[in-house]
Amino acid sequence: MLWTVARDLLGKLLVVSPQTVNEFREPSSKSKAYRGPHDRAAHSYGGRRTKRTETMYGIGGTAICLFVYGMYNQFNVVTGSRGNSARSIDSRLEPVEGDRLDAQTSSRPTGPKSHQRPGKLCIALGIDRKLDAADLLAERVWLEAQDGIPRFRIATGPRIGIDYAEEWKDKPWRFWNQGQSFYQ
DNA sequence: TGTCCGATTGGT
DNA sequence: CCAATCGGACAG
Repeated sequence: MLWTVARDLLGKLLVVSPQTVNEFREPSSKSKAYRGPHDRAAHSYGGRRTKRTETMYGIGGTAICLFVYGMYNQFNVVTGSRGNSARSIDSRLEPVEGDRLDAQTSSRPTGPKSHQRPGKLCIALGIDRKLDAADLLAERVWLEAQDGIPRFRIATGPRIGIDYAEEWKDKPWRFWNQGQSFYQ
């Protein structure tokens, strides 16, 4: 199921291994699920198929990198089978002890919260649209298993920032690791 | 071409 | 609560 994938993303390490000096490794503490064409909150609602959403219709295991709000990039993961898909997961990551994200977010003062959310995360990891449609089984960006998270540690709640989504607004498709996240 | 809006964020 | 900020979607 879609939300099973979202839940399983928790605790995974997102690794972006570009040709740059740093290799950032971040464990996911939060995820959200968007259910393809039916979900009013999904960009692919109604089967909308444009340049921007095209990647969502690809095969599961592909990255989607979207530009949102004129300011931020967002990293998502496609789930489901080709054509059928139109589904994605959005993840939030927390810094690991000793990481070097602060160096990337530069000018502003940075605390642990400043780069854990999707927009700042992409800045920190250097994720942009160039990674759109990247194969997560290849060598640019991938997910690695870590220690599992006990099921009782995983909380769920409604997704945020989608007030327009009508009855889909209340679906409990946001997941987070209670032992790890700053936000609930 | 013009207008409207957003899967965000940080500051009032 | 609200502004920042601009590409994408869509109407015309």
